[in-house]
Amino acid sequence: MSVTRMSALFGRTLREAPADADSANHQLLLRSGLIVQLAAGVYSFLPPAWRTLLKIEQIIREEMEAAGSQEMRMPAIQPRELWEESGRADSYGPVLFNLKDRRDRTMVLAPTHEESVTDLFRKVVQSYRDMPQSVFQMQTKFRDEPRPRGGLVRVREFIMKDAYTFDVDDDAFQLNYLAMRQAYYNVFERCGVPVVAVQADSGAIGGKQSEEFIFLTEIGEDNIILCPSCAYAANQERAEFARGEAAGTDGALEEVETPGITTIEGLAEFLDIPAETTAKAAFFLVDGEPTFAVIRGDLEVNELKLMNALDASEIRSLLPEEVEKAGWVAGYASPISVDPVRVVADPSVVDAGGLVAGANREGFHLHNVTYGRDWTARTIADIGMAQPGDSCAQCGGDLEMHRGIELGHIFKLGTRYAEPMDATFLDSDGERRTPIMGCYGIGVERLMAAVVQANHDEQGIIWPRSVAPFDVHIVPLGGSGDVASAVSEVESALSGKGLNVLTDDREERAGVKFNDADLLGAPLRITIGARGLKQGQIELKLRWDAEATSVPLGDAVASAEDALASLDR
RNA sequence: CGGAGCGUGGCGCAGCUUGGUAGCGCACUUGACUGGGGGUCAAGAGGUCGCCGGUUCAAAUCCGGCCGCUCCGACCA
Repeated sequence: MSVTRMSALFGRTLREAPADADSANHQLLLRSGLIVQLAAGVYSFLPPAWRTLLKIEQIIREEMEAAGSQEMRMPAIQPRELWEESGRADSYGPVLFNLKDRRDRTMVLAPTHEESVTDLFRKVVQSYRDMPQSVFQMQTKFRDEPRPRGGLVRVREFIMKDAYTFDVDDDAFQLNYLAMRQAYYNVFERCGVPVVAVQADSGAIGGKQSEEFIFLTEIGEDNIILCPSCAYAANQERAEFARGEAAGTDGALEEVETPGITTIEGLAEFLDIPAETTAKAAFFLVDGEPTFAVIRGDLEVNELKLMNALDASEIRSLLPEEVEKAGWVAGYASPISVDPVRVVADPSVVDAGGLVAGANREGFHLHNVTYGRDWTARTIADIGMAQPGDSCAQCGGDLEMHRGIELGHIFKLGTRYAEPMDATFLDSDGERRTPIMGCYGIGVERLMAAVVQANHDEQGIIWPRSVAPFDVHIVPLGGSGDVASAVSEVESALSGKGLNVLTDDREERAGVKFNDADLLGAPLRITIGARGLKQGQIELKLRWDAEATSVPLGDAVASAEDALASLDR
């Protein structure tokens, strides 16, 4: 394919990583001279990095096409009205980069393209005969993230592969969805990154169900709940878990003095009872409404679940003065005598029998507080936060929690966009119907970061063959004419075989060249030195291997191809 | 947005407490020696000390404001 000379390569390696870099992949990407930061969450990609990104894109492209999707391109600049039409101008609000054109019209830089693809659909598709449809693009997205972090993991400008499907009904949709799902597994496999698909919250994209493709790594920013006994896997945002046996008591309400006891922990100790036999109250402002959430004392409220249970879009903790204004006594709050309209109860307190709860009066609690008899809630919903050690809702196994990076996310959108934007088609029975949509995203640079994170050692990157910027890194040693001609011969032969070659033609010492070769991480290193050449030998070393092997100069190309082929297994 | 920290040459850092010629390592340039895992010696180039204002005879250093970047949290496909 090509030969690149290190002396001419745009970019330089660094011995020390910039202090800003925390994770291994971020440090290595910076040290190897692949990326350079311009602003918070905004990076340049130098030639080798760009080559890897193109390779990743090509893998994605091939898998998307295999799944029956067609590549296309939509604009990054969009009129804000489009977002008002779908109702996301506000909900997506702060993340949108806004700008004005010369006529003072407000435009946005697109953070995602559900709106524009839905608009396209309604302009292009009229009939069920035109369905199903599946399209995708690789395109730069802009998101003014509240906090960019982790190098390429969370940035404000990035390439996303986003795909969209349109189907006549749920059954048809399922086919598209499963094809995409398989394509995602294929993409990550081919890029050398292990992933697990987990149930997820669909967040600002909306829709009914979604799955994230997670690369498990301690540097990840998502908490993933996994069951080692069965296949259950979910983002902690929505993970379910078993509540265990009801532990409550029977009996009449009975007040008990609990001076200064305002925490569940303190209460359990003071009364010498397990936290499982208490009820905890937590106060939130949900879409502007003060909300009283009740859950078993040993559990925590999952705010996202609570928000979803109320079909709301905003939630935060209630401020102390707001708690007081609502007439609730922090530390001693009781669901008794609270307007049930305000109350959301977790199943853990509904089925539990009598629990110890606040008396709604400073310094007192109540025994035997029983749902149904003493209080009720308008909404009963799973609002509990799954924690490691909880029991799996499917099989009872002990749940584990791991950190992970979300590399891809696939959504069942239903009619979330088509309906408000009035996108319809005429079905075979002459009825006008709304298409069932799906959308499917992959963060391309984030995937590159994951590739490095999953494939490196102390010395540097170890690129999987499939996405390596260079297949072969040639290290000439010694300045003799023999070395130069052997290098020239080998590099052009390899290049003629379709390989990308990087030759370190700099006047550096061997140690420098070897260290840079390890850092840059080409799968195969070929050392051509004056010493070996006297015996007609050159050396081959796979980046994964500790030792090099000598082969005759004449066998260089064949041996190199064999060595590289061995990586593909 | 709340909390913490940092901004001094390309990278990593010291100097700031106690104001007085801006330093060290790496990298870079030239030369010599060296030559298979970041070598040695010599001579160099390179800095509005983030920005603006104030105090002072004098500010990298003290004071005020602002900007930028990182981390934790909130938030977020």
